[in-house]
Amino acid sequence: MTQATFGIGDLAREFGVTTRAIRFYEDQGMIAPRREGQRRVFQPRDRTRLKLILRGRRLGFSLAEIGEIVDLYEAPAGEAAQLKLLLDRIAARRAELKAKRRDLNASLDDLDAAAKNCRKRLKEMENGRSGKS
Amino acid sequence: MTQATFGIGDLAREFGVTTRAIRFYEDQGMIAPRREGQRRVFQPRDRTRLKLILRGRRLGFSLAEIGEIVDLYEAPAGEAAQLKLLLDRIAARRAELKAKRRDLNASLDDLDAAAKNCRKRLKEMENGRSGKS
DNA sequence: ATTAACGTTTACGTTAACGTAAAGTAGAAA
DNA sequence: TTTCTACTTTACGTTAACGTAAACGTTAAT
Repeated sequence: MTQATFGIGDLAREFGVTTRAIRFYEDQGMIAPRREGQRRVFQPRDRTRLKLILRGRRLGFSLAEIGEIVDLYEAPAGEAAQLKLLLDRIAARRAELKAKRRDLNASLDDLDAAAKNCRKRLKEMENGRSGKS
Repeated sequence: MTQATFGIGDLAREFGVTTRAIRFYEDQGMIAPRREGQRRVFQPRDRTRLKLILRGRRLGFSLAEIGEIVDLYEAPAGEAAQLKLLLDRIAARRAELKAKRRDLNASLDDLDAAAKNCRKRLKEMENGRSGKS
């Protein structure tokens, strides 16, 4: 069952981060859980934002960048001009991500080549040859 | 013409980093340019390593990780056991990179969905409708 | 009643990856 | 000869993203 609310410890356990990190993200204005008395109460929406934040981290974005990116995901309630501006920002981020994907694919290709070379040399050794081509 | 050697300033300009950063990478043992007197002299091989380092940075790896990864690219001169171990490490890094690519694709999909939603609302506004579905 | 489990705020500490002087060297140009 | 220009080392400063510790407040179990 998908719960309706979460404590800070629940989310910390689920995502493998410390409560300190989560509080820090709140400090930075990246999430804004409700309160029951003093305690933070996280809605599914907050959980989703946290998930997006951590995904951004894994991709090497700074928290500042992540804040901007995550805001792009949320439904806009603005004028046409605002929406157009939002579309532009989305396009810009998409371009960034695609560039990053090119870097990633290049790295994968390089590792692939290294592995092939490695296997080639292994075969050469099995066949008793010694040189390198 | 592809040059045979480079000064630290050449590389800094070409890759858009400071000389400080390049020296720092040397301090960390990630590159080892030759010297002419005191001055660093970079071979094409060093240049390539630097390029790989910066690509790793753009992908959000720490310098420590990048050092390990870049070493995987270089031709091994070891025993069969060493080569097998190397292959394992390459496979592990490849898995990491693929996971990162999944994150990246997910982000791209999310942005795509946001853009579509945005365009839909824009069309609705053009047609004078007001609600949200 | 007290211990445990979970949460809170406040505040100082830490690490990575450089930035930023300061002070000196070495060769080329004016 | 002085003055650039490009480089060098040494060393302290900075920022982001938390870690860690202290002191305290609920709620539930023993």
